[in-house]
Amino acid sequence: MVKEIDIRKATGDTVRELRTSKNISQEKLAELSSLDRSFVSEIENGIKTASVTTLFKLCVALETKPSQLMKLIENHFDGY
Amino acid sequence: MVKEIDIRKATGDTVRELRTSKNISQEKLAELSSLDRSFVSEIENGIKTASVTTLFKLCVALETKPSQLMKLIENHFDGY
DNA sequence: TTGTGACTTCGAGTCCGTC
DNA sequence: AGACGGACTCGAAGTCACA
Repeated sequence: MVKEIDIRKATGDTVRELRTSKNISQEKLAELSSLDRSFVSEIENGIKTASVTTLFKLCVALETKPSQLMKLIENHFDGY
Repeated sequence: MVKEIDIRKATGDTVRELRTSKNISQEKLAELSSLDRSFVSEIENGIKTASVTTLFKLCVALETKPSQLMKLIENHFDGY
């Protein structure tokens, strides 16, 4: 069973870890990924679900590949 | 530059290849992934963008990991 | 710097069908 | 079996203000 909320949390945690490891603010991440700062905040807190396009945008800013990002998300996700 | 339409096409092509390689219909894939048949068709044809949750659902049916699916999508995507 | 609430728009996602 | 259309619902996507 795929749980919506767990996926959101896993995604948010992963993005936050990658962002803080690069020592940049949500605002900077938002700017680099062409997203709104509020939206980035909501993604990190597992409030909203990211689309594939959003993932790709975040990957540009986080300097990682979508597949690598997904791998990290899987590690945060109970079920993989 | 991240192009919306290219991501959709890459995602659609990848899903279609995985599905046909398993010899199942769109209807069967929709059933296994708890998605609507029409929606699966639109995903495969690059008309609509999938969310992370949708990706996870599709992966259950396609018996693959999200990270592996993303890797295949990257290969279909000009820019990676 | 970040979280949140209010708001709007548009597309994700569902359900019905026909060709 | 798959493409496609209409008509929906609801949440993603995006903006702004404030604590």
